[in-house]
Amino acid sequence: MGRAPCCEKIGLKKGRWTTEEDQLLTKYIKANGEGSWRSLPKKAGLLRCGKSCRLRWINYLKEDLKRGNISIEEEETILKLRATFGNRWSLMAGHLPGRTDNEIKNYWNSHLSKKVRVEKSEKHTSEPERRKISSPRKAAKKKITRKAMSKNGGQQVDEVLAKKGKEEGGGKEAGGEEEELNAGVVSLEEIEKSVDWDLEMASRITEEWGEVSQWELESERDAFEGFGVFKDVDLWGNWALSDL
DNA sequence: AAACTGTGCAACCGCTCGGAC
DNA sequence: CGTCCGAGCGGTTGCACAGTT
Repeated sequence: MGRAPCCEKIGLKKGRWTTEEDQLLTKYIKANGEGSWRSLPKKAGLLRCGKSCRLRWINYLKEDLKRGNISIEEEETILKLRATFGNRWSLMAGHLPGRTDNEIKNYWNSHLSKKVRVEKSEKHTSEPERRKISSPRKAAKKKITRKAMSKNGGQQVDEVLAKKGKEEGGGKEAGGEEEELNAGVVSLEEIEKSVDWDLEMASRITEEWGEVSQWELESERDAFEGFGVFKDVDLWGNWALSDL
């Protein structure tokens, strides 16, 4: 038996919320409090999925939200938080009162990631053709899972790598995509020259996995950013290993 | 003025976690 | 201990709007 869907999708509304729906949701939550999202839509008279209601409330209807105009101070905080936590948006939101994880994530994706990339590329203008990183969607596939992140948070790189190696079991997934992912495999020397990666880290990853493509290394770096294994991560995402 | 392109953001989807049973 | 289910999270999509040609 498969898992029951979060909601009965047939006959439910999707897309933008109307003012009437907002009012219904707000009214219901003010009277009954948050929670029980699954049953809430029915009780509130909404033709929406519980998940959708929860998202709408948390991101837009709650009273203490700031909305729009991220200040310079907030921007700096986001940059620092991301360097510390990686893509743990909800964790970051906890450090920015009035801001939601979705808002921070959107702001990062549409503003800061570009800004950081531009600043970083300006730092490395001599290496224009190096970064043949595949799409974020592909990179995400290879990332260590949230489960692994939380379980390994703050642990040694070696443990994380060992776990990663075990999970992969030496058997790479078959198919054209994998081939595509491994396209552009680069030597350790090239990696060292092309990106500002710590040679030791790159070396340890390549030792562990054998040949890896540049995007895999980038992807792993992103994942490790949240583990606290770096003693320093600067504004551009450059990093150095902690003393392990 | 119309067509096209780029951007930002709201919302959705799929996965994981953790508690209850 | 295993299963189920509600809740939460992060990645991704798609639409509205602005800017450009």
